[in-house]
Amino acid sequence: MATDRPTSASVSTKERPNRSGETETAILEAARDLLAEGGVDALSMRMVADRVGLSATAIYHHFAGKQDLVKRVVETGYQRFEEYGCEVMKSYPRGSLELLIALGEGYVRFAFENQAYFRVLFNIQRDPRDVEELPAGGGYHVLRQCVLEAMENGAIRQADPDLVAHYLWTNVHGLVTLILACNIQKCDCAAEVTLGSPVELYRAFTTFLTDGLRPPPSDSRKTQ
Amino acid sequence: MATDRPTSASVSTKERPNRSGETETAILEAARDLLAEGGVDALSMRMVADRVGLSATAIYHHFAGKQDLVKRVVETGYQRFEEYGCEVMKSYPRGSLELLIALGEGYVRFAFENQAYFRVLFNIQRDPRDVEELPAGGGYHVLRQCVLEAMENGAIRQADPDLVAHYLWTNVHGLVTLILACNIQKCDCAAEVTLGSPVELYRAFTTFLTDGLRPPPSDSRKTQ
DNA sequence: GGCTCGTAGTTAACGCTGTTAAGCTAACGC
DNA sequence: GCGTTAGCTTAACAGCGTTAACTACGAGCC
Repeated sequence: MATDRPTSASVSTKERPNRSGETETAILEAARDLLAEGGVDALSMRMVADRVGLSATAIYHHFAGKQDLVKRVVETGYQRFEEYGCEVMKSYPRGSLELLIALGEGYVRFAFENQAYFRVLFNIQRDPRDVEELPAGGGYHVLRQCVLEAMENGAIRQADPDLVAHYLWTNVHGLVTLILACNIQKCDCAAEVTLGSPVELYRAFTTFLTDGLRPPPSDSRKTQ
Repeated sequence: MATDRPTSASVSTKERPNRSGETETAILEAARDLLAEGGVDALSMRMVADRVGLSATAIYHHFAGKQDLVKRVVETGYQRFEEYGCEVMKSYPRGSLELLIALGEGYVRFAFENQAYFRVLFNIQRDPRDVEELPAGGGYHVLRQCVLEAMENGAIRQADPDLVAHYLWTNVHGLVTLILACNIQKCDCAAEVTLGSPVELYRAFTTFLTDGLRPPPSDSRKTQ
């Protein structure tokens, strides 16, 4: 079985059969693939080991346990997430409301293009002890900065920037988790209407986000 | 072991040692407790069986499997959720914006008072095949009806009622899942500010919900 | 009464899981 | 050359969901 390992082969040269770093990344990649294929339940130590060509226990020489392995995989996924956000920021003027909206759309888009990562990243079943080591770290600060600039620019109302940032975050996060959880855009509970793709749904929300639910002044009905 | 069963005791009377319904509810109650205590991972067939005083395999005479058992437990939890919503509806005038806000607050409150149920109810890892049998069924229709009435009453802007209902839903759902997932109201990523309890956070959001993020006319800065 | 049938439970077992312990081998430092 | 360590192995443990085969018992029927 060990002879199946691609990197060990029959190299009798000076180089070690497999430098630690190589095995580690091989494990991470196998774990990432399994995670993307079938979620965190599909990721078992033995399956990962099989793909890499090692015994399951070998993984414990590189990672503290399954939880640690998953965390490490997710960290790389989160980097992708941050890159995604940075990409969006290049396309819209700083301090604009449009940028805030676009960041939200990027969040939704990322979540659905990387569902497996997202599910694990924000796994609602997460161990409470991990709380402090969690996602959104860099991402949140970027969002908050954009909110601050938009506020200074007069693009959004004056308020606690953290409050606004959280508000924006909960909006997109709710959309994503709800769709992931029960496919709201096409289940019967969501009425007969088809509400379109997640991103389309988000776009349809933006009016409410920017102008609220209260009727505009022109909407001259009885004002309750 | 079987002699430990509270209901079997040494009743030699005509009545069966344990009517099917009794055992079933006993199993459901034990499962519910385990779920509430430690989430879905803490609920194992053997643990449930232990609590009821049966062997694990006995459960399979009453439920198709673990998934079925969990689903049945969650259904009862969801009933509680609906009752919660109905309670809120009694306290606010129909067709009012306040009722919509209050329904949201009820959602948040319920989620945190019944975290275990909520986590399972909206478990992001759910089997996709269960989609159609899922939550929010009655709850969504109630929400939609309230939105419709508020719209007719001129309390909120004219729009697709499903869109508005979903918007309101994603808002509260995002708040709940985000806090459950990474405790946003007190993690460092959420800046140094403490944003208060979930319900307080929701209340702080309501201005954005009703009036949007755009600055009010009085906010006379450069309007970008 | 005896027979059959269905219900509610049992034990044993299968294959899977994460994880630990003990041992082996090859390379490195001295 | 020797001791140490990294990297891996196999064996094993305890737990999991689930299945199969079996037992005990009450109800209905001839």
